[in-house]
Amino acid sequence: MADIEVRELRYFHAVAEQLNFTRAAEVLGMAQPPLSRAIRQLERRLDAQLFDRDGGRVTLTTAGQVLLQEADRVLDAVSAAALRTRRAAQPTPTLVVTAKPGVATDLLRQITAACAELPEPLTIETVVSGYGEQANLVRTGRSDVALVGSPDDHTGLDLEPMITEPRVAALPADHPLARRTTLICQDLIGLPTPQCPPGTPAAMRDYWAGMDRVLSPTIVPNGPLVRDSAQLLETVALGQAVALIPTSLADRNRRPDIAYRPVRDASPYTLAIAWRSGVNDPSIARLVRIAIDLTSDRAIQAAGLKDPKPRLVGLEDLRNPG
Amino acid sequence: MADIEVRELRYFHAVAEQLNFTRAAEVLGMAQPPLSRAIRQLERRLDAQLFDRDGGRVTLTTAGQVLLQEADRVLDAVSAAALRTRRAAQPTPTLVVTAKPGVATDLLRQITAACAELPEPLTIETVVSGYGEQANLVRTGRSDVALVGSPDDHTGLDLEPMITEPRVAALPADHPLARRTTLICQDLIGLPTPQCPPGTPAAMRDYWAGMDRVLSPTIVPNGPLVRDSAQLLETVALGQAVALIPTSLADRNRRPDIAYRPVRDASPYTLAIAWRSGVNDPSIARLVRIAIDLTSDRAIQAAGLKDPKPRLVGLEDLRNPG
DNA sequence: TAAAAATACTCCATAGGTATTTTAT
DNA sequence: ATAAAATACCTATGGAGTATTTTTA
Repeated sequence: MADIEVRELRYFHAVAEQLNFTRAAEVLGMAQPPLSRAIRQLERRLDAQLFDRDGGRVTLTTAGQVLLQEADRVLDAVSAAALRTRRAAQPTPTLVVTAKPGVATDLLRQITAACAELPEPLTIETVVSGYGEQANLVRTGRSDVALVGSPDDHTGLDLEPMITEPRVAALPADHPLARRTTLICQDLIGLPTPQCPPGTPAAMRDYWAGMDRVLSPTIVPNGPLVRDSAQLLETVALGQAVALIPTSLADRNRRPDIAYRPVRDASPYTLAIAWRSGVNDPSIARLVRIAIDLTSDRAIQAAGLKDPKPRLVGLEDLRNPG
Repeated sequence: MADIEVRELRYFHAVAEQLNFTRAAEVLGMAQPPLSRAIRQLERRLDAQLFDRDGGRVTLTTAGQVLLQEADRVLDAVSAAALRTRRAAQPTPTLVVTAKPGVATDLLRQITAACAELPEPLTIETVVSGYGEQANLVRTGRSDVALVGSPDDHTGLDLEPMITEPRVAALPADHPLARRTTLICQDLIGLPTPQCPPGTPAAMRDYWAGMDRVLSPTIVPNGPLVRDSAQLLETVALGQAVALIPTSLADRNRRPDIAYRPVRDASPYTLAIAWRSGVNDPSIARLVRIAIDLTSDRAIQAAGLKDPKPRLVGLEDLRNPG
């Protein structure tokens, strides 16, 4: 069976994204005819029609949609292969760890410090990343480990929960609910919350709106779209939205125009350490172990939320602390 | 950054496996010089030395070991891309489901029957697989869904537990322990158990020996290597080993020369339905839903062992039974 | 000295470019 | 009439083969 090649998947990906051969060819920095030919050849090889070309409109067939998913996977894997191998070849082996600003970076600082004190030190390179980029950095091998926030798309990653903290509601100071000392999720029904970027799964939107534990399906009015925590707090202060945020974020941002109120039954926020599932890298295993040891005795951590059973596969060292 | 190509990874994989360029070239059906050149080129591109060629011996460097893991991933992904796309292009969309002989196939029969009765039927192609091959069939896209037995290497798969059943000890009929009506794991310490294939993680060997819940690290004497359940029972009957097996397997194999005794504290056996993590395929989602519905009201299933929280990503339909 | 990897060269398959035609709105 | 994909044809890069040399146990 003649192999699919990475180049072909790159081409396919571009066309699937642009839904236009000419534009895709431009993006790829090549002429249109060879691109069209390459796709045709791919279609013949897979004997599957990937695109419907009804004259003007180019659309993905079902087979094409399947291949798009699969191609993304392959391309991520290829990228990771190159980057991780390159890194492994460095004279001083270095792990790249990402975290987004906030508690995660604090924790990362501690981890890095702990790693430097080791008998055989472990060099850590820190990458501060934007909202929701961590998982992808790890998938594509641009970093080895990430500190990721609670619910998110963690496909392809293995997680070990580290810190769990309750969430509080951030309300405009003059909001009626701010007069109460404690809230429950029900109270938040119908209030606008900052909008998640398009394509976010429903479950995640519910989580951030505090609706993940409310049984009756509810419609969450969309507040403004925010890109980081500063923006988020700003929209709250302006009275445009209400948000459920981790306690630590509230602690770092006490201000007169925002009231933080505990929400008794809101699901907590958890920070986990993540690595590509299935990798078997002793350095990563050591790092994860150190991170777990650092946080395991924190009072802040809710009991029972840490995975109680030893992992069966990958990073097997986790089971033998010695 | 010039891309790594699938062909190069195939070459690398062959050499890494053979640790000999000449033999690897034979396996690949090509001459030795182009293979050597291709690897050299790969090394230049990644600027990483992948092999140490100290004259006679060829060995993998650390970077090489990393690339080997990554290459396997890429090659699996490529294989899956081709196979799943091909299948998606068939006029009658068909899901391929694997199970190994035993309860799993029974369950699979029921699932298939249920799928055929649907308003829009779902065509299921059944593949009966050998011991421990299921996960790989799914990873490489040769099947879409697998019914997998409890602890195993499920990296890259998403699981939904289906059936949980206790395990019993299979003893030679004349074994001293057979005189007792109930056992505990402690009783099994020091008894030979059928050997797992080499490379099996320690945690899994412990599970099958019933030592996963025994705290003191114990050495499990290796009995004979077995390839299937028939062989396993044979070695027990011959007095060469003692095994912890799922109740259903015992039920199907009542015989005078083997005594089955409940082991009170042995961890249970669970059968789960598995698919490639991250795939977002409506047919797979439907199938999983049907399978879960079929088993959710079984008395046999221990309460609390099914993941109580809805999955956040992939197969999102699971959250909305409608 | 023998076994295995690296060099030197030759060749051709195919990826990619340019010019043009076809097709569908 | 126009925008976009397909076809025809050409070029040249680089992947693979054969013959040979180098290396080290």
